[in-house]
Amino acid sequence: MSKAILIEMLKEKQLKITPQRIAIMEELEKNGHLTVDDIFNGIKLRVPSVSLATVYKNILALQNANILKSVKTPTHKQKYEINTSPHVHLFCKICENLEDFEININNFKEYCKKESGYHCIDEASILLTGICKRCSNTRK
Amino acid sequence: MSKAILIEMLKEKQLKITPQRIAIMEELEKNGHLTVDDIFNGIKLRVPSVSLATVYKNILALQNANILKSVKTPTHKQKYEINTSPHVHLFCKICENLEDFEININNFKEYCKKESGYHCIDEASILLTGICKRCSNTRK
DNA sequence: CTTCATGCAAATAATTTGCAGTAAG
DNA sequence: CTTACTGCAAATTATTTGCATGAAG
Repeated sequence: MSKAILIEMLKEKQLKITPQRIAIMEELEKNGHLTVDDIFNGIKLRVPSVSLATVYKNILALQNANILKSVKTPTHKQKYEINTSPHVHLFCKICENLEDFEININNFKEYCKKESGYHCIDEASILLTGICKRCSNTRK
Repeated sequence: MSKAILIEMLKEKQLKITPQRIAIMEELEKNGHLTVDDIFNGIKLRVPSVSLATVYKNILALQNANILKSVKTPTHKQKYEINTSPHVHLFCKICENLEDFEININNFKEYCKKESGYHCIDEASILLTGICKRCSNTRK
């Protein structure tokens, strides 16, 4: 995603274009899943004045604007990602790395909606825990 | 589940049988999904001396023993449940209530494992967000 | 210029830890 | 008796808030 597109996304939601916001979005685009501290440390180089409070406030604002999503992992640190194509999360319980696996889950959501009687289902957050390929090789 | 079974579960994992642990497990059995504070307040009646720290410590121990599971919801409060049959979670974004929907997800896990190249997948944590039947009726 | 965002410091939550005393096996 | 658990208080970590200043539109 180019910087111009990031700016467009902010404009569309009537959010002001600030270097801090651009930096947060770029940081999340470069690296897939980051904690608040990852983001804070990552952007300090480009925006040295940035404060942790601003990162928190913007993460909130960008989530409300549907630009970011939070990812809940078994560790206690909350992670964030920039919205992309549908996917589920794979979490390795050995190395604690989190990766995306792109997959269309519309059928699954549809099925759950029909069977459960829920009125509508917008979001699906799916986290699968196991052992990644690299860790399973290392252990042999 | 009878008290005897709960005791069995603890014994199996070589955990000591204490009134605090029994109370936590019973509390979670009675009510589906509880926060740490829910549990703490719920069991204070039966075990008045109990401290919040003990609840935290036991939740940790019981999770390690695979007796409890944590459920991550979009709200900031962490919830816990006692292990039962396979299910996914439905979260209503209006009333913020969390409910279970029992469904076998082995096929889904198997499919993800095969397609993603992950070595193994043990756990699946699935949370679907939408609007429950009651809230959708209320709004009409 | 008007409104919203930033950065600081202080406040609040949420969770963890250390340790002396106590109960379970 | 020995080991693990409890409860207290203090420490740590994570997140939020208030407010004066500064930047964006």
